[in-house]
Amino acid sequence: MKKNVTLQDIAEELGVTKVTVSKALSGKEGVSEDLRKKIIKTAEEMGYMMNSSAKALKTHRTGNIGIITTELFLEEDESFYTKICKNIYLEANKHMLDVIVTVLTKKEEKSLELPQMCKERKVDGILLVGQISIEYILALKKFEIPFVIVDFYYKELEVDCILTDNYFASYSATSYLIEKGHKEIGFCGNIKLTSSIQDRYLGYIKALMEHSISTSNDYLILDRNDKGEIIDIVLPEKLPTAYVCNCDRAAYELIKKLTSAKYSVPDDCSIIGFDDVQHSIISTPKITTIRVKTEDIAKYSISRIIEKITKQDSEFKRIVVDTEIIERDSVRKMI
Amino acid sequence: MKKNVTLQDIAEELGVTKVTVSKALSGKEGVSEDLRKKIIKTAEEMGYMMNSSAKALKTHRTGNIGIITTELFLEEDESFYTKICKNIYLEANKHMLDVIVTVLTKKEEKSLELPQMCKERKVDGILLVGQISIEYILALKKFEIPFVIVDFYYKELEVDCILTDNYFASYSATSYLIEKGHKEIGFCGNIKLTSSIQDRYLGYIKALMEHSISTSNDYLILDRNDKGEIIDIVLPEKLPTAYVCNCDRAAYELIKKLTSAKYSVPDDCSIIGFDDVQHSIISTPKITTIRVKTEDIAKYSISRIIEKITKQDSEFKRIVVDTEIIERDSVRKMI
DNA sequence: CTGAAAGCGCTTACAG
DNA sequence: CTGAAAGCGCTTACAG
Repeated sequence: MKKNVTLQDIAEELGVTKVTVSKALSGKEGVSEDLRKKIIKTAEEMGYMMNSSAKALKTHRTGNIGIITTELFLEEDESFYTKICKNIYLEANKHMLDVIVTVLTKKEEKSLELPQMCKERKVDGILLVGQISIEYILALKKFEIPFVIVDFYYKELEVDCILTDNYFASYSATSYLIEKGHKEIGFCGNIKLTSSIQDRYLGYIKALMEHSISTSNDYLILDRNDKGEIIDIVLPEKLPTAYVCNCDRAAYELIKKLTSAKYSVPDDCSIIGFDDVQHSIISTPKITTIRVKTEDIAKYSISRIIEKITKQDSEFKRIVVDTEIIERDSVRKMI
Repeated sequence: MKKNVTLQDIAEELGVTKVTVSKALSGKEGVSEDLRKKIIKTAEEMGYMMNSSAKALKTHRTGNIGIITTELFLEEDESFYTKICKNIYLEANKHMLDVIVTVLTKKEEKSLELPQMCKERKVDGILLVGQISIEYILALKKFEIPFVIVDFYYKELEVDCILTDNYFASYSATSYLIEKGHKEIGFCGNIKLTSSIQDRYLGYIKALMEHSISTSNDYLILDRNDKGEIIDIVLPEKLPTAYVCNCDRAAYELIKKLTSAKYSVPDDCSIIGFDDVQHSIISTPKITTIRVKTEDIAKYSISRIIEKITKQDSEFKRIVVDTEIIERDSVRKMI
């Protein structure tokens, strides 16, 4: 395979001009179909590869989009964000876009140092995946590059975001338990920790309210302390028949705790998790959980950033993504 | 911030020429220190951002490297490959390189369709992370783009690769158990499955041989069948005092099995895992395991690909990366 | 339908 | 130490 074949080379080979070759190869009009076919064939034979730098220089479009995420998200909640990123790569490719990913160190996030890919105009737009400080977002905003934030938001900021519907998902999960005949339902999670957990808690409350089910404070148990550190779960005196957990990890630990206290899951107590992460499959029994549609997150993220890039659309949008219940073995039907 | 500030703009502002500005900003010699400082300052004030496409067009270097991986690796063994990729991003950034990642669908892998980033010369070199078919590698080889394969190899291929020292790691793990006083040591894993598992098995055998410890076939147990599907582990009549497992997942399942058979880990049986993946932390007791130094994999991958890009180094190298034992709670010292 | 001209924003010799 | 010239490989009007 010869190296560095250019449009010019193909043109000379065929006795036409590079303008025609360019049109033919990029699918533009202004070339007869016969010529186009011949050009495409020759290009292939000569092993032509287009030089996207040259194209970018001329068109002011790199055909790349950037992902910015932080170390944290590739560690802790890893599988969730890994799934989102994977789906973003796939989705981007469908649109003939490539994606450059940068993981921000804590230091970079603190110093508001923008990644090289921004400063060198290597991307047309940016996806911020997972919570990043508001100051950083402000810094990026000044940069006048289109961007969309994924899986978080700041209400004081007018930026495009793609969100999970935590509130509705948790409401659905709780309703699902109620449909299964549960009337005493607890919640496991520390609502002081994040806005997502609050939303999940309030969705749970809504479902209870709707069915006039009262809740007791005993039924609210903690999986982590106010610093976010994992703690030993303390079971209440009287167990409810089911728990909605703020995440699969909490569900996993709760099941462990119940099991070691000689309770059986789901016979004595049903458990529903959140996130559909490894923990839910590894656990015995396997955990019924809420799956966030990461493919949809990816799809909306990409389509929104494309809109912003192409239309310079200045109004901002908040897109909410659906969830679904994955039924496994940790919930039982009450008689 | 004004958009599209170019070298020319800075030059005009300062009454010099863009050549001088270029030299000043790229740290080349041929500019007085005074002028350089003034240029850098003005560039900053004007909000200059270099256009890397223009640079790439001229220099034939994009400053990007590509990662090719498959859907599989972002799912199954997810945390391991996620860690490798994360460290690659970080390491690349240290060298002022950006990374474009592409995940290959099964279809693309089958059809030997090279990713867009290759065909459009968006990257200077490529890292193949996780096993990909030999045909695909051959296709890539024809392309004459520098590449390095990470965490696998084919002995029939002369390509650069970065490998885990499975053999030595498993040898160390087994020796560690022997030092702790264990004399009856089993292995959990299906050696028909992959070359890595074979290496791990043989490292285990070497340690036994070295200490003249005989092994019985009863002590070799399976976590998966020959198709790679997870199966119910069958414990031998007489339990050894310790098991070396081919991966953390196997260790996790084995502990579960032992626990439910009323054995205590590590009191009745010690367990050592492999990979230092979520399972090893989630398990009770936490699993002592072998950690592959993913930072080193990243470091060597990047430095090797840079060598290949810059020197057009045609000889190929096989680099082996160290491992370390992470001591947790699943191994006990024999008296 | 086809082509001649200009230009995107840099860097690289080379000349002064 | 500084600058004039050429060129990387495309695409975009515009002219024929």
